[in-house]
Amino acid sequence: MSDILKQHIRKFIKLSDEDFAGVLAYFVAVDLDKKQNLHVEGRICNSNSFVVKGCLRMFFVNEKGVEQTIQFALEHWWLADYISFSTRQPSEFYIQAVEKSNVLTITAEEQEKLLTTYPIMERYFRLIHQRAHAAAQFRIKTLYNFSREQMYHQFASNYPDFVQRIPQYLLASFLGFTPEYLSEIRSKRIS
Amino acid sequence: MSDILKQHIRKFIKLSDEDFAGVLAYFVAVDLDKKQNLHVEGRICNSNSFVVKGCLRMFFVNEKGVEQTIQFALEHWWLADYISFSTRQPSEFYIQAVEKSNVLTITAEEQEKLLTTYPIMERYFRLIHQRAHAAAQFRIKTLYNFSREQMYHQFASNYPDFVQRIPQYLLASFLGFTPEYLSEIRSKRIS
DNA sequence: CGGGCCTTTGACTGGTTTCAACTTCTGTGG
DNA sequence: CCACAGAAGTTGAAACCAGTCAAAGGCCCG
Repeated sequence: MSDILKQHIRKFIKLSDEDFAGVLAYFVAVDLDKKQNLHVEGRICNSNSFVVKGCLRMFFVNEKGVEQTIQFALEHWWLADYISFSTRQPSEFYIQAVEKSNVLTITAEEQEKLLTTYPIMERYFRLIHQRAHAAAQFRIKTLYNFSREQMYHQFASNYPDFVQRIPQYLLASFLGFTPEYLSEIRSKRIS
Repeated sequence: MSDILKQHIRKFIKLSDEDFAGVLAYFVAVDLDKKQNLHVEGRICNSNSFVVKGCLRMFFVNEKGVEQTIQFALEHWWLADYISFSTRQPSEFYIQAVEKSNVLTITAEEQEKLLTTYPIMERYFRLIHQRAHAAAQFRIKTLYNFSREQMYHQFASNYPDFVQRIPQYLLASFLGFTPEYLSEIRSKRIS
């Protein structure tokens, strides 16, 4: 299971098996059931998680009490509320397993120690954040560029498997509209 | 002028004056007039820019020919199309000066050399991207959480000076609605 | 002083939400 | 293996947020 992380790190930097074993020691493996929370609103988000298997989502609850999903994390993705993780302020987000999942987590403190001991890992995390930053820029662009209906069609054609994998109300929550409207969009195309 | 960058780097890592001089050698200073483009759509975004003075914006042109501003960068902020910068694909964005500005730019190649020579700078850029990633998460949250009108009021109360500093049509472009609608919102409150 | 860009105003339109009722699916215990 | 309850998905009507278009007014800068 930790091989997944090793392979991932090696896509970005060189790291010997020995060093990887050292790196891995800073992590904690966590198994999550479907709908189990890894992190809840109000707490400081003190750990950064790498998805080995399964799927997580990050969401917040708006004034009306509706859950708004702002991000999914599939296999090989890192997820945390980096606002809270960086600033040590209480988080406004939940992180929850969409399905049965295995993750490797590292606390902020352990990550600091890891980076002191293995400075090469600064490069790895720099590249991870740079990529995530790029993905966020792309995401923001699509939020500006498309109507809700277009977003659905775009997302469904880019990630057909993923659309099958998750329930519709989560997809609607991620795309930023109501389940009712998603239902309406879908019925248009089928005819 | 390069002192601004030195101070900024020192908020994140320790760096001697000597080393800073070495670091600075990888950068190119660029002066921009109001509305001058630093980067245009279709080109690979090959440089990463630190705003020393002034203000930049990144925008794209949608199907209707309307400019959509997705990001501003004020003093002390870094800006690039990191999708293009990371993947070496042609960019879909423009980067333009909102007002007369001074920036320090570094190309992707020079940044690689810089990081090889001064590995401590990996940490600096890791922290920059982590912070930017956090800011993007926050941004995405506000895009989901607020109506257009609420976004205006929130933004105006958080950044009253900045709202004065830029023309209204750019603010509307950033907030994701039309100048006409912004005008309508503003007239409500004045009464 | 003039021209062009920016902002305002108003009428009309449509995409999306809201609400409520109904149907279908899913999983859990008997 | 069935029954049933709760969760998820569908449908339709009414309301609303925000866009579009067109025209007029204000203001900056040459």
